[in-house]
Amino acid sequence: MCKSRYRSAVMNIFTEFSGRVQQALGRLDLKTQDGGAPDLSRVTVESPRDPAHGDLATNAAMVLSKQVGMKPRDLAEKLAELLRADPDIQEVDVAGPGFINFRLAHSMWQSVLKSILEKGVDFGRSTLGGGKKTNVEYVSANPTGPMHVGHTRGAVVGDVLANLLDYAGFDVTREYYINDAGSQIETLARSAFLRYREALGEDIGEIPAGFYPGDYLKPVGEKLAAEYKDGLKQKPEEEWLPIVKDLAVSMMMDMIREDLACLNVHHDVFFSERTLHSRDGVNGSKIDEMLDSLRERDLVYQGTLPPPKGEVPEDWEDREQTLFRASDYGDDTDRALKKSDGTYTYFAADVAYFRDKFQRGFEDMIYVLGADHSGYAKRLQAVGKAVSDGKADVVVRFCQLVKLFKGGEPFKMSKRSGDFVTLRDVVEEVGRGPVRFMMLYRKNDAPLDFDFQKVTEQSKDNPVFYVQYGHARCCSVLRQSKEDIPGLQVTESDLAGVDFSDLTDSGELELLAKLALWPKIVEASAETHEPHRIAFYLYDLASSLHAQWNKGKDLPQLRFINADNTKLTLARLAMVRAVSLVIESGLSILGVDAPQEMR
RNA sequence: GCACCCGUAGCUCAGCUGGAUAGAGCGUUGCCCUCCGAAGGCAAAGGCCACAGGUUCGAAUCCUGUCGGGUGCGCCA
Repeated sequence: MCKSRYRSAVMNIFTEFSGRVQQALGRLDLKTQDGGAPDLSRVTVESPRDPAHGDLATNAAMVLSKQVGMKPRDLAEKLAELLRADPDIQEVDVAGPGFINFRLAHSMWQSVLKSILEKGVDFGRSTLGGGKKTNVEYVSANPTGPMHVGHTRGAVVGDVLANLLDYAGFDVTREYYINDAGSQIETLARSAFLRYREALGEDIGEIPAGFYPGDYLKPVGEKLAAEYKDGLKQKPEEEWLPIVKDLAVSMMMDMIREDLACLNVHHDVFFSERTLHSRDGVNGSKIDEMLDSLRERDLVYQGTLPPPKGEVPEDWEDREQTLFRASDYGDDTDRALKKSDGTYTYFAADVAYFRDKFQRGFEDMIYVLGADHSGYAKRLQAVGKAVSDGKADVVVRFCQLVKLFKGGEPFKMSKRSGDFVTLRDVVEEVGRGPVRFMMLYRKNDAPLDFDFQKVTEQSKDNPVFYVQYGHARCCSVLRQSKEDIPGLQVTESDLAGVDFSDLTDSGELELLAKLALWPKIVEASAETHEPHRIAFYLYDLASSLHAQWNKGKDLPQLRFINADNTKLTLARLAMVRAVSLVIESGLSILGVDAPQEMR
């Protein structure tokens, strides 16, 4: 066991120094006008955009000045004085309207580096979530056919959000809601029945309108034919329908699961809508139960809804329905739980489903939906508040459309129904890494252009390649180092014990600062539910790495490997290894491979 | 008509949840790259952050309104 060169391995310099600022503020013993303690919640410690302002900056003096009745700069000076006493802080300045800028001792950055090498891909893992039970529902495509491109974005965003929350310390369950109860499933079953007759040798001709025409139902028909021969044909529809429905749904779900596996997307729970409807003859269904419980709390009534303003639908007529008081919980209007014919709406099942999740102990329910469901957010939030009595949070994230391109030209999908670009087509053409990365290389609520050609290019224009290459380059440098300096020990634990004091080039310090940012990026992305930030950060980190590499082209003394200076080389290799670890952990959240070499 | 999302460089988009002089890639322009550790490097130009008010020490960011774009709008799922 080698002696630790640095006092402590600091993991998150922002929380670390935010704590120290708070401590210093405590020692100043500030009082508000009425003698209370000031509110410190708006005090932040961040890295200034302009590196000339130092490594970290706090707005404490500006935020607190009014509360405690002092001029910002005076307060800043007092605080600065205390911070100057901190041995880990090299230099403190008061600047502008009252910013306190400070430069950290080199040893702090080096301590971060050591921490990365010791913790590996767990550097950046956070306890932010505190083990909070969190349910992420995503994809939830109807089981009526294979997944198409339109589904990929939601699938990736949901999956990565789940990975991210897990990494940030939440207890995450990934869930898929199977819409297997509605009339479209009957359509699916009838379409499969046609294929069944076809499989028995009957000429069914063109698939009529109103049925699903895709070939993917042929195997369902064939399996029915193999199992039942012509036995189903003799029966009336009400007898064969349930049988065909069950088989069709289960085969569709198998197909969807395979599609998702291609994308490296996996769920923990597949929740069937039908289980919410089913009654066992003794007890009511889950939806019945839900309705009873809402009734007890007077959240349900019989009534009619006003028609939408503006253009009134032609066939509008007032009908009495069973309504949920969604508008009491922030929705624009109340929502129907039962149709005028007394059967349940889709929404009723949704409420029961939420209630089920809540009863299973989830406190955060996250829904990843397509933008065409944007009108759904408010009612889901209303459901959340009402059913959980304010104890659970509902977060809804929307994914905008993906436009396909090929070499800059819009890629037209055939309008002929049944003939669409499937998720699998895309993954097979470009690989799942690029697909996943590109789906995140945009804010999820902004439309996204996806160019088949570009994502397979091995050039700087292609962010996937750029980041992966960053990782491969690190690996390549480490491999090379062993050739150039025989006997060099470059495992993480070797490198963690190295003397980092030679890392003083501006590019190197920038790289260290960027590495130190990683835990903060993780927490911010998790808190805001914005997984794209991870992708952008990785691009940025890779960019700094490549820049530093390029500096070595002109200035050989800046190269990572200097065969005549082992001490310097080891320090740089430690940095390079740290970069590769952070890229690796970032890419693993994205579900993208971090290759050892590019081919 | 109402609700939600969006409006940032010529184009496609970031912008650390209110911070200091507004960022990247592509494209444009100019220079460098006869070989290293693998698929280029450097630099420049380019902006009233849609518009108008407000909140405060401070606004691209928060609030209100206007304009413009997208999506959705009792019984479908």
